[in-house]
Amino acid sequence: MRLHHFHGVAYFDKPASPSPSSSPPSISSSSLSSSATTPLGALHCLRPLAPKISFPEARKMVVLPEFARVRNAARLLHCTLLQVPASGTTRWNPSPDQIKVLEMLYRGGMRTPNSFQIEQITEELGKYGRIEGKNVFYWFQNHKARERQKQKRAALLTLSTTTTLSSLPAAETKDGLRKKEEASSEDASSRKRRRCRTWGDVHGDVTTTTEVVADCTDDVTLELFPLRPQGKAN
Amino acid sequence: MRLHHFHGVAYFDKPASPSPSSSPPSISSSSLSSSATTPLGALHCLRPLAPKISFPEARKMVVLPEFARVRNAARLLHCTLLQVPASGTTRWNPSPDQIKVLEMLYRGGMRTPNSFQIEQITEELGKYGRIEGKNVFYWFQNHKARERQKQKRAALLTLSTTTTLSSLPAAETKDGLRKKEEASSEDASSRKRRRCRTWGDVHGDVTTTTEVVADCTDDVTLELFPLRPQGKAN
DNA sequence: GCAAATTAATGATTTATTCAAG
DNA sequence: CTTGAATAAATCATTAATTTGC
Repeated sequence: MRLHHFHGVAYFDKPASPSPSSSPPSISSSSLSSSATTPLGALHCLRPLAPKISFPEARKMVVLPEFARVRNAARLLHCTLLQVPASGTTRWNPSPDQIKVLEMLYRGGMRTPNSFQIEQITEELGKYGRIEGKNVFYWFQNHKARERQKQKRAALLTLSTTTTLSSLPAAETKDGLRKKEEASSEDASSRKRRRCRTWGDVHGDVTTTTEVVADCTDDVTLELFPLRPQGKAN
Repeated sequence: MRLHHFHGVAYFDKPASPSPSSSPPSISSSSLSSSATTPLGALHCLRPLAPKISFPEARKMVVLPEFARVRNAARLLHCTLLQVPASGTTRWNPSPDQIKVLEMLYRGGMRTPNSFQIEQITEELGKYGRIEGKNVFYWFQNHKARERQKQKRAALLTLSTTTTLSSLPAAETKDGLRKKEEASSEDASSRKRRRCRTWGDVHGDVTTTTEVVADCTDDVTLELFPLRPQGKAN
């Protein structure tokens, strides 16, 4: 369908030089090792001038879980590259087996897998088909959110049925309720939690990494695969 | 509900059953190889038992921008590793120079840098002190959000001042307004934009990637600089 | 029976909130 | 009290289901 080609636009650079006293402004090619061999001179601009890409798949940016940067980054990337034959990267389409595993994990209590967990899950699921860490990450995000949403809705419904018994919102066609509502759902715990967690904690060397695995980031405790014991480092 | 999903396969339906109580008990451990080894028996519990991790820095997980997985992942990681000497990773403390650059970029119109941009910015700012891609990522996220918030507040204030001229909220100590309020602030544009972007799109080969760089992701239309017309794409 | 049209799910992003270090 | 960090909610976009007209 759509091929993404970049319109090699030439962006102009930043006209106004900041002139901030210090001279940091330009990302001058210096440090930028040019990983990119500086394509169009975009680099020294320090400014994104590009008109913005038109094709959705032309450039994806994204926020993805740190696991990405961990060691099997290469693997994942490789995978990705292979995946994109011609048509833009189509979105991940989980295989039944993959879903099965994911759901099991979820039911096991996993809610927000950390980098290692994601790495491993990804690796495991990779056996059933193409998959990237971000897919796993997103899956949990979405699943968690939707599960909660579903429960909330159910609770409301139950409530209304129980109480009024007649005032069914009716407007449920799709997803009726917008936010709001707090209901009391949510089993217990998991309320007001929010802790820091994420990112690059994986230090401890890739090598060392293989130490302990189970470390449920949130409230889970399950041990996914009998794999290498991930370093529990601390 | 209709069960569909997966052609053929018959495993249990969707993740959560609509009704609050219906719980698909068995997970049919089929594919999951061992998860069964169940460490603490947590698995069959299906519920999160873990009390939660204790050390904040013990495990960070996080969502980080794709750039992470790109090629200088190694670099970043390296950096991270070095950063975490013993005490938990203290949060990034931007140096004046770094901020200067970041603000400049922001003013220039950059709102949501893509992976490459982040990579490069990080690299550049690295000259002024320790910094990771996520810092850049977060900085933009926060700056954007707070800037918007600030503006909104200012607008409201202006409005009230203009109209009533006497009813100053007074309750501004911190952030008075929680969400809500729509006012009319927000210069213009920048409403309802949202496009896909992120993640691993960098395919096209690292080599190819070095094609277009600039692209200001969002809708900023400020005319600070005589730049491109900002693709209005949609 | 099959393919275009429609609808329901759900993968992927972005925005809004919240938490907590300094 | 400022703001880096992280999570949750809201959205958007694409694909699988299902329906409908032939």
